[in-house]
Amino acid sequence: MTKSPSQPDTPTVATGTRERVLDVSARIFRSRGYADTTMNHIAKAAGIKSASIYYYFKSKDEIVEEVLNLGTQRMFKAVRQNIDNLAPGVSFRDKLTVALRTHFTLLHTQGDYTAANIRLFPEAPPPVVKRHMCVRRSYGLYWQAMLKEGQAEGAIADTLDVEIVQLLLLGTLNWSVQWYKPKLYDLNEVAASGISLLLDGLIQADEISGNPVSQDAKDA
Amino acid sequence: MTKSPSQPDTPTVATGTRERVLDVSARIFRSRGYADTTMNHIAKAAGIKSASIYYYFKSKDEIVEEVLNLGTQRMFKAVRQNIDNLAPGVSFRDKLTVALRTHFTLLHTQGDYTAANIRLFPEAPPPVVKRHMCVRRSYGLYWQAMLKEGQAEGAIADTLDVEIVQLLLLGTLNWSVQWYKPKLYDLNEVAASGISLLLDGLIQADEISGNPVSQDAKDA
DNA sequence: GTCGAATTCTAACTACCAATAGATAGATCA
DNA sequence: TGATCTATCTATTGGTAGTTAGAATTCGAC
Repeated sequence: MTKSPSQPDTPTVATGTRERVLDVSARIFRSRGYADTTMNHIAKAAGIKSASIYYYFKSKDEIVEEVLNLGTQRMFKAVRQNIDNLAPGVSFRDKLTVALRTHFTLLHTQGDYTAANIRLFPEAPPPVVKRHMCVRRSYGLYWQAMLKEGQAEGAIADTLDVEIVQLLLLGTLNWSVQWYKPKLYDLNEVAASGISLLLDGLIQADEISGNPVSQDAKDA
Repeated sequence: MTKSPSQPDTPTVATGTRERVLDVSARIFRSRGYADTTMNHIAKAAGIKSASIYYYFKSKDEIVEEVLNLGTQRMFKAVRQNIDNLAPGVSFRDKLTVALRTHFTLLHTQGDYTAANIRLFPEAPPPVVKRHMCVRRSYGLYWQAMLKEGQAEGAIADTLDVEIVQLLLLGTLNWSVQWYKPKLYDLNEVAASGISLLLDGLIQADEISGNPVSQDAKDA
């Protein structure tokens, strides 16, 4: 009674309802957050009564956890795929550019799971987040491995802690879900600005009136 | 009975209780978020009963709003103060460095209001956030004015949209409240890495094996 | 057509939360 | 000394949330 028998771990055709509940949950969680999303909101949007949701999910938290996991997994898959499709000799710089752009674009265009994931992460109950962490960690480690490649090539300073850099990089992009509105800004302009900022920095290198390099930039 | 007569709009000396309620609220909101913080949590931490809170605040949302406003105002004040204290001829680069470092440091060391502000912003009820927006906007405009100075000096590209840059810059720092843990990372290292990343970029400029500049970095 | 499983519903329960009402003890003041 | 004010309490209200139990319905297979 708890689980439909013909259900492998990859989402199959099977039950349209379960997937529909997940989809509307992601959409509502994305805009209302965890606490302000009720089972009734989800049920109404899915066209059923709230009690019926318990036929597919044990609890509200089980839905949240699945939305969280799907969000990270889809992001991971898309980034890895775009990286793997690159030509063999491509520069580290271009590789990183593709990774950043994929992550950013997916946040704002591809369904609600990725954006919901960003919003739910700090709001979801600690036990749920704790279980979700292993999925997140593998995505983070993928980025850190990429950054280490860059260090090996000499493209980025090998004095940097790749974990901190990874958190800073993705943080810049992730935070955009809090302010980016399609009506107000152009997605490509924001993406280009963000990537340019992260790769080359805000300060123009070819400056004439020289100031001595401050101590902040050169001791890490 | 609804309002104490001797209470002007600026918080007077009077009760230490009101301030204590605000302080513990900031602390609890910071860690539990908006919805999972109850009046009982706050009351217990303040050493009173939950009903007593209503002697000082009309509602839970009034507390949230004040915590939000105080968070932004303290941040604004500290940044402006540190900027104003700089020597007159200091370079734009160093100015920006001070601003970034002040913002980042305050997030993680100075009380709970600034960090709570970051967390509450997406979680608080829309009417509260809407009222808080005017305080936030003035802080954002302050940064944008500073960035425009940098453009006038030629320190940063004048093709950039200062609003987008401001959101990206502060976003990188603000996001750190989600992952920075004093036990795990060194505050100064993280600050230095973040500032270096934002000012000079991740990719090392003095590279030998030249790759052609990708189109992403140079069209914004 | 009937049977049984899959699916959805109705109705209720429990728990908890924000907010209110009204009382009380001590301080201040006239 | 009596009256008012301050600051807190106890007790309660109204509402809503997640969840459960069990009845009703749909639907594919025989």
